[in-house]
Amino acid sequence: MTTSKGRERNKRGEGAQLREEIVAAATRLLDGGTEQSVTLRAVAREAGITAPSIYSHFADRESILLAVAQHGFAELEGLLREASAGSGDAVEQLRAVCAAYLDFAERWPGRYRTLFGAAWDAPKSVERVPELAAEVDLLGMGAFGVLVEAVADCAAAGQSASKDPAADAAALWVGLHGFAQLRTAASLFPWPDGLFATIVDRLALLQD
Amino acid sequence: MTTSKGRERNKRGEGAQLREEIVAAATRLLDGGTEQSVTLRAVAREAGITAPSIYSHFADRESILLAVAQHGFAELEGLLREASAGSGDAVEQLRAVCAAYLDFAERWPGRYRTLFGAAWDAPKSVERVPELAAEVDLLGMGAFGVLVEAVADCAAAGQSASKDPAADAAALWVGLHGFAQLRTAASLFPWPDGLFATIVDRLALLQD
DNA sequence: TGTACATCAGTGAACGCGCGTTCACTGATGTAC
DNA sequence: TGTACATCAGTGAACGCGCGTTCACTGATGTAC
Repeated sequence: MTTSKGRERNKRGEGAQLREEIVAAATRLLDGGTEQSVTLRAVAREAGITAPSIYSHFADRESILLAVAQHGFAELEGLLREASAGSGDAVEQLRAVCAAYLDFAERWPGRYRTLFGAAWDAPKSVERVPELAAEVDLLGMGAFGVLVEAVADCAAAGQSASKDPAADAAALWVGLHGFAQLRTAASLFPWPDGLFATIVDRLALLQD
Repeated sequence: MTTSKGRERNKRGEGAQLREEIVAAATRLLDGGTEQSVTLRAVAREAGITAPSIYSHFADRESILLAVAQHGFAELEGLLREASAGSGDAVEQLRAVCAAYLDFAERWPGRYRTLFGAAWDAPKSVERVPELAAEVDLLGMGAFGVLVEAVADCAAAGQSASKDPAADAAALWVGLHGFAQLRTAASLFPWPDGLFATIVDRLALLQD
């Protein structure tokens, strides 16, 4: 039997597949609009199911967004690790990681905002926020770790003056995030050439 | 005659006062929640009027937010100018400007997000976006100018190695924005001590 | 000076919409006997 | 091997809500004569 949109009903014992389809549908909506586009009903439409079906897999709308964030962080971390594994010396690898970060933010602005926006400490559903925030922060730590390693490698190779890679990676992360977001938000601002290199070089204490 | 909430109806010829009250009400809602809290009806409730009254002053909900952004930029610029006019040498003044920027973002996160969030290139009402974006970008330029001057003063005083204050101020702005936003979004992240000074010193090329 | 009238500053009711969530249900499918 | 039955993977209708927006209106106030 098929649904009105032709979706095949999962076989017995495979109902959990729908969970992944729901997350994928929510991600598509997020990428094609804003976080507000991701309503429970819109997700159901996008996934080709009816709205109540979602409740078998998620407690509420916010839980869907949390799952999207989990997937997003995993994907970002994968992209950063891939970039850091490329050829070149430590500086080139660090630059590749930073470029991959900005690339992710530019290609998927909706997802990026969900990962690093202030959604996880919004006033709504206050009592659940601590655990959500903790979980998302933990997820982000994986991706952040790639940045720390890249800075540490530069320092070990004598190409960075960093004496505290974790702290300098935090500064670099701040710069990357600011650039990723302001570049999108203030697209008419006369951004100077070479700003990306300026930010990375200075915050990671790269030496010429 | 008074409304149900006791608000005095404006006298003839003073109807324009309501415009400012609407903006103030929307700003309060923004500061007490998120941008989604600022619905047309909520603004009307907060201002003590009925929803249709708003249409005498604003074409739609988005126009209210634009007015809020205009006021917000003006206020931010005023705070930055105030900070830059304080006592101390050029570096101290630059640091005061940066601290005032972060202070604004921390104190009024809702307003800050509206100013520098991606709201102005949201897909909704696409044809109006260019003019909105242009106007908001122009508004932001005033505040940015304070930062450029502060960096230029440091360079003129020999306290910064900057050869292009506008470009370095842009880098600094990126760092400040990233810090302002990530500090709020990732409040559980183990932020290193002295990150503020690190970001300002490195991006503005301050010399010890 | 009085009064009719135009204008101003809003009100109040109503509309259609999409939302999150609930409830009872349905029909296919695997399983126990 | 056949069949009754429990379970699974959803559906479909309905709810109450707040939203943006429209429409016709009301009552106070200033102004022209």
